[in-house]
This record gives sequence, structure tokens and C-alpha cells, in this order.
Amino acid sequence: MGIAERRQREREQRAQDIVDAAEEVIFSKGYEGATMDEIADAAELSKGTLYLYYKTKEELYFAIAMRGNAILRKMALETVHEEMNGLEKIIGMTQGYFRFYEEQRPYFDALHFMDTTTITREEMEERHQSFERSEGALQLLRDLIAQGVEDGSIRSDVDPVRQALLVWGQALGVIQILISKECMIADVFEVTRESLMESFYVTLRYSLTC
Amino acid sequence: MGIAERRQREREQRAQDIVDAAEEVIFSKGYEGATMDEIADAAELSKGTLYLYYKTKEELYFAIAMRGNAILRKMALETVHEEMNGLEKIIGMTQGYFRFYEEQRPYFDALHFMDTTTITREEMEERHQSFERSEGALQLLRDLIAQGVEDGSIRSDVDPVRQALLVWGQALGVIQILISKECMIADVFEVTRESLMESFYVTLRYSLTC
DNA sequence: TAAATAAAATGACTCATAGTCAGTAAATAT
DNA sequence: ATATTTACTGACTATGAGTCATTTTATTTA
Repeated sequence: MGIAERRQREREQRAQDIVDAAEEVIFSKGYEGATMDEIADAAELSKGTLYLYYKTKEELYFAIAMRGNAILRKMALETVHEEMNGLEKIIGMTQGYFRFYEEQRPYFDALHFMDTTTITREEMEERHQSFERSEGALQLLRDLIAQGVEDGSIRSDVDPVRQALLVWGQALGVIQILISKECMIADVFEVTRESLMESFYVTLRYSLTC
Repeated sequence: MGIAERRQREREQRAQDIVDAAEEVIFSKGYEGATMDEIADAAELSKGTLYLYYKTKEELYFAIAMRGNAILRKMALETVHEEMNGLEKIIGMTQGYFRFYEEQRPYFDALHFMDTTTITREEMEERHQSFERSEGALQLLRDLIAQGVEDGSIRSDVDPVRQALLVWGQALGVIQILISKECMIADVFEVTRESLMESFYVTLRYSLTC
């Protein structure tokens, strides 16, 4: 019968509604600043109900991060076109990553929060999702690097797996520098965000060719 | 008279004793897991006294991070020798950074925590210290890059300031990948930490020469 | 040396908030 | 119509950061 299925759909819908409410509150007050009571209010549900759908506040934030991951994936991909060679595609992907950071900052923060805290208590089930997460991007990057090696746009002595980890890490690190040195980038260093990113692409080119 | 000075010394000593106790507790239970009551116990002081020396728990953790910064500075420098050319010195510095991560993980975490949270409420005074912080490393890196450009070990079209930001960020990002993908690095990707770092140095070389 | 003053330390308290659970309401099955 | 299962509720508990009136200790003054 269809009742069980409708129930299941409703349950999933409710779970999404809760995430909507959580975004509303967390994106305006920050993760620490937001309280579960406020989120419950925004969702027009009681706090207890929230906990029927998400075990902890962090797990709810994790659900937000998953949405961010989908967006990141999309943005990283839409900068990549079929006619490009491997090297250009890789640079395109990092550009997509930067755009994601600039245009979807709250989602970027959510993803980044997971990267820096999920470490301790990943209960295998979470690890599973976490696997899907940036894993997808890494797999793709690895394939693009392999493609680049084949089409000759990338030097042949790189190992696609290791290099994918490096490229992804490097891009992430540069964004983090942008964040943590935000106040000084312009004034103290007299560097613009754009010029720094531009230099990153140049650096990336050099490191993959020759 | 010397009483005021002795008092000052004692005050500073006590402040250090509190940091010692905080390290003891936080390094074993983590920042979130450690409570101010436990730290007070470890310091053989009342909780109230802790707050006479540090305004918040976070500020106390910041004091730990400052110790970490001093250690990082030392380690990044002791891998650098006078007879090296600019490029070699830069690679040496990043090696020192990695060693710091591997051998002083609790301090690395403290520094990293500051980088990812100090953003919001830096009250100019903190910003001052924060300035000294990794600033020192960046200044040094910039000078080494400039030196490398002069001695010909680094390609001449790099801008030392921007490149210093990039190198530092890239190294940080790679470490973060090591952390967040820790569980998969070995099993899934079949890559060792050492081989990844080795690839990083190679990549760094390529990106700075040619 | 004793009283007066100042500095340092205390710990019981407040307050905020994540998470729980016994009870209630709504939907479905008998 | 009644029983049963499922969904929801919100008052309650537990925990831990940060406070402050009070006490203890050190120093100055008479």
C-alpha cells in the first residue's frame, strides 16, 4: 500500500524543512550563535521534534554542509568544459572552488567546519557520507589529472591520486589564508584577492607542466 | 622598591602555571572536552582565579597557541641553513612546518583553532598578537623568496609577497588534507603521508623554478 | 607590634543551552 | 468505535562558562 511510502516522503520533507529553518537561523547568527530553540521556532516545531530527525545540533549542521557539497560539486563542474584539455579542466575546477567560496560563503563555512571537526567522532555511518562528500571532487580531480597526463597537458611524472590530493589541499589552503589574513591582505600586504588567485593559477600551471 | 617587581614576576609566573595546567588538561581531553573546573584543579587554584588571569577559556587556549607559535617558528627556522640558496631554504621551511605538525600536534591544533575562529571577535589587542603570530613566518618566507629570485634559484616573475602567501597556504592546506582524509589516505588512496609530502616538495620546486 | 589597607584568591552562584523523556495528539488499523 | 502505532510536545535535567560577594594573605602605616 502507498501509505508507508507517503509517510516516508512526508518524513523526508519534514527533515528538509528543518534544514531550511536551520539555515535561516545559522546563516544569520552563525553556528555557535544559533540555538536549537530558535531553530525549532523557525521550523514551527518543538525542540523535541528536531531531535527526532537529527541526533545533535552538529548533525543538523552536517545536513547543511551536505547541501553545500552538492552546490560545490555543481559549481566546480560548470567551470569545466568538454573541449578543454586536462590541465585547463583542473584549473577550471579550482576556479569553481574559489567561486563557491566567494558566492556561497555560509555553505563553504559549513563544509569547512565539518572538515575541521568531524575528525574525532565519525561513527562509520557518518564516515560513509563524509566519503561521498569531497571524495567526489577528489575522484574527479584525479581523473582529470590522469586525462591531462594522457593528452600531454600535464607532465608525465605526476601520480594522479597524490596530485589530486595536493591540488585540492593547496586550493583549500589558499582560501584559508584569504580568510585568516583577510584584514591584512589588502592593507598590510597590499595584495588583492583577485591577484592572489591569479597567482595561484599561474603557480598551479607551473607545478603541473614543464 | 622591589616589591612591585617581585609581584609582577609572581603574577607572570602564575599566568604561566595556569597555561601549564591548561595544556595538561586540554592536550589530553581536547579543547571542547576540557572544563575550566578541571583546569583549575590541575593548577591547584580556584576557577575564579583563572579568570583573574584570562578573560575567557578561549583566551587561555590562545596563550597555548602562542607557545605553539614560538615552537613552530623555531622548527621552521632550524631546517634552514645559511649555505642553502633561496629555493632550498623555502623548501626547508615547509619541511619544518610539516615536522611541527607531526611532532607537536596539540600545538598545531591550537594554532589552527585560532586561525579558524579568531576571525570574528578580534579586539585589535588580540589582532596585535595575531599579527606577530604567523606574520613572522610570512615575512621570513617573503624574504627567502626575494633572496631566491636574486640568487636565481627561483623564477624571476614571482611576486615575493603573493608567493609567500601562496606557499604558506598551500602547505597548510596539504596538512589539512592529511588531517581530514587521514582515515582514507592509506586505505582508500593507497598513499603514505611521506610520499604525499615528498610530492608536495617536488610540486613546490616545479612551481618556483622553470 | 597591632590596626588599617590593599592585593590575591575563593567557591557558591547565575545563566544559557544542548539534549531527554514522560505524556499528549493525530493517523491508521482492527 | 476502539486499539494501536506513529508523530509531536515542552517542561525538565545536566553541564559548564563566567561572576561576584566574601575571605585570606601580604603589605603599609602608626
